[in-house]
Parts: sequence; C-alpha cells; structure tokens
Amino acid sequence: MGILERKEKQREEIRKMILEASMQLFVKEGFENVSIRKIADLVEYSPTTLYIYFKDKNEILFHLCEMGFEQMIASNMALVQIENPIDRLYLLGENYINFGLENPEYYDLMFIQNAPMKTIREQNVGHWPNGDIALETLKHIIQECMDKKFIPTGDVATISMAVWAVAHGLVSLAIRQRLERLVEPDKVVQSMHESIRWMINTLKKA
Amino acid sequence: MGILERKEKQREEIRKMILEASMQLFVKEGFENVSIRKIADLVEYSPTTLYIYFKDKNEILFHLCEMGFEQMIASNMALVQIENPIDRLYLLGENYINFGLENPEYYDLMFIQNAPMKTIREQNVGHWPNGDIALETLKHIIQECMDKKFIPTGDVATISMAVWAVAHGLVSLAIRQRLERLVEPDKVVQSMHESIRWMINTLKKA
DNA sequence: TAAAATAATTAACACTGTTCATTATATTTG
DNA sequence: CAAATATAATGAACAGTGTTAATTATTTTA
Repeated sequence: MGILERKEKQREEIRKMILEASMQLFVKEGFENVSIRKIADLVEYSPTTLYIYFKDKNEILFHLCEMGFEQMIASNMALVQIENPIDRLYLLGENYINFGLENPEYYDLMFIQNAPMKTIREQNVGHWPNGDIALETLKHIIQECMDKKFIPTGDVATISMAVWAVAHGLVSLAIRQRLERLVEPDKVVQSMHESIRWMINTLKKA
Repeated sequence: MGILERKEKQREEIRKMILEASMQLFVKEGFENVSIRKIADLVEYSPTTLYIYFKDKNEILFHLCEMGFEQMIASNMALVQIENPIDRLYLLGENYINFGLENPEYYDLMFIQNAPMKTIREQNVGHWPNGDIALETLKHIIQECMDKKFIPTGDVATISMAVWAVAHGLVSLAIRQRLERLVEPDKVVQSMHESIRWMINTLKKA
C-alpha cells in the first residue's frame, strides 16, 4: 500500500517544517522566546496541531539540540585529516570553544538545559544519537594520544572527562557572564584559549 | 526621628521574611517551582505586595544566590587553618564539588542561571558581593602556591580560570546528567574527584 | 479630627504548556 | 457513487506564569 508510505512521508515533511520554524525562531529570538504558539504562528497551524507531530515541547527542543550537534560534528569533520592526534586535540578544543561562543543558544540546549535529556530518558531509552557521537570523537583522540605515547596512559573516560570539563567549564561560564569577574571582558576569549592550550600542554608533559 | 528608623527596620524584616519563604520553597520544591504567587501564599501576602519589597523576581533570586554563596564561603572557612596552600587548593576543589552535588539548586542559581547576573547588571552597578569573595579565595590560594613555588609562576587570573573551569565543568555537567554518558552513573562522583585531583597534580608538576 | 502619606490589595494584561471535545477533511467500504 | 470510518486540525478552556495600574485600607502627620 503506497498510500501509507506517502502519508508517512507527508507526516515527516510537516515535522521537518515545524522544526525548521522552531530553529528559525530559536536562532533569531533566542531560547527563551521559543513558544509553541509562536512556532504554530510561523507554520500557520494551530498550537494544538503541533501536539499531533510531537509529544511535547521538550521533544521539539530535543530535535533542535540534535541539529546543533550535527553542526558541531560537521565542523569537527575537518579534523580527521590531521594525523597528529595531539594537534587534533588542540583543534578540537578550539573548535569547541568557538562553537560555544558563536552559537550560545545551541550550546545551551546541547550542554546546559535539562529539556533534551528529559526526552532521552522518557522515550529514546537511554540513547543520545548525536551527543554520543561527539563524545566518541573526543575519547577516540585521547585513546590515540595514549597509543602513540603523546600523553601518559590512564583511564580514557576519566581523562576525556577532565578535558571536556575544562572546555565546557570555560564556555558555560563565559556565556553566563561569569568569567568577566575574573578577567577583563575584552580578554575573556583570549584567556579561554590560553586555558585550554595550557591544559593540553600540561597533559602532554605529565 | 526614630519612626523612620523603625519603619526601615520593619521593612527589612518583611524582606527577610519573603526571602526565607522563597528559600524554603526553593530547597523543597526546586528552582522551577518558585513562583511569586507561591511565595506570596507562604508569607500570606498578595502577590503584588512582593513588588513593594523587591523590584522583580530576579532580585529575589539574586538574594537567594547570595545566600548560597554565604553557605559556600562558610564551608570554605575551615580551610584557612591549613597552612600548605596546595593542600588548601585540593580541599577547596573537594569542597566545591561536594557543595555542587549536595546543593544543586543553589549551584544552579550561583553559576548557571542568568537571573542573578541580570540584577547585578541592572542595579548593583557591577558589584557581585559574595561571588567576588569566593573568587578572591581561589585567586589568593593560587597566588600563594606560586609565591611558595608549589606551582609554576604565571598569570593568576588565567590559572584560576582554568582551575575553576574544571571544577565548574564537572559539577555542571554532572547536575545536568551529561557525565553519565561518559562513565557509569555510580562512578560519576568518584571520577569527578579523580579529575580534579589529577588536574591539581599536573599543575603541581608542570 | 481631617489631610497626607504609606501599605496592601483587586483586577487585569499578556503570556506560557497542555488537554478535551468538536469540526473538517480524507480514505475506505458497502 | 454514497455512507461509514478513520485521520487531521482546530477552538475553547484549564491552570499556571510575571507584572502593572487603579483602588482600597491603614497609618502617620498637621
């Protein structure tokens, strides 16, 4: 029955339409200004219709979050050609910081907000499609650095955690205006890059 | 005129009453369940009355945030008696992580939410009473570590930033359920402590 | 005691996410 | 082709949010 197939395709198209409208609002008006009613206005449906295509607002936010990861993963793609894993780690850190500072709204959703994790827990049964891919990239580089004796051997997960923590700590404190209390506002970005480089440097020497 | 004085005192008492009710709601029902109306119910005033004592909800949240810092600063007090600054740094890190894990709602307000910073920007004209004190503690210890040659000399603010970033990165990823994707849930806390110790260790050796 | 100042409240605005019962539109069956 | 069924979409409403203007109650001053 080709008709069911076509229906499914149509349904998927409307879902996509809703998500694109949400994203548009999201990047233009910011996280806090995305409401079901505003999305509905933009796609010219009634607010209730959105609930036919998505369980709730969290599910929409979850998909936006995944789209953010796709963007981040895409910008990490350029790194595969760098054969030295420690150089790759440096650039991964730079990439992470730049992504966070340039896309604070996405970053918020990907690493700070609770909403997307709620959806993962409630229905995807513990699987975080794109988030896990990004983490695998980090772990893989750390593993390679160890294999090639660039950094001391140790538990990959724990060291990955420490590296991620520095990067996330810097970005999240920055986008929440907390770093300005430690260094002058115009030096924040520079200091962030110095911090992450210093971190990887000491890791290398250790 | 003693009457104006008495009035001011009375006013301050009601402010305190409102803040205490807010805090009660805050620790019991969590951040997202604190509303002006619920606070008003608890203090048995109408919602509008709260606006006579506080400019807006952000100002109330700002004061709760300051109360959180008071608690954190108090728990850091025990550290002054430790004369070795590197040991003090270790314990400061432990304290920070424990505080965050034990008081996630406070931690949220102090280091993640935008609301308190908005109030600081809008009225306190750039001064963050308790937050700055906590940061001074960190900077002071780092400075002392450098003076006593426990760690390499460098820019105090930048190194403090890196140390703070690791700690904050760990805590904020943990309370937002992101670390469970990297290590098993029951190993998260242990790994966090390992990470911060490892960080200070490498700092020491560098 | 009457007038002025302060404190507190009611009612309302403009929102929010979400649900239920109803209507409109396709699709399938007799 | 028409009637019955299934699907899609909606309007109205619920229960809540922060916040403000206008009004009433209370206290202080003249």
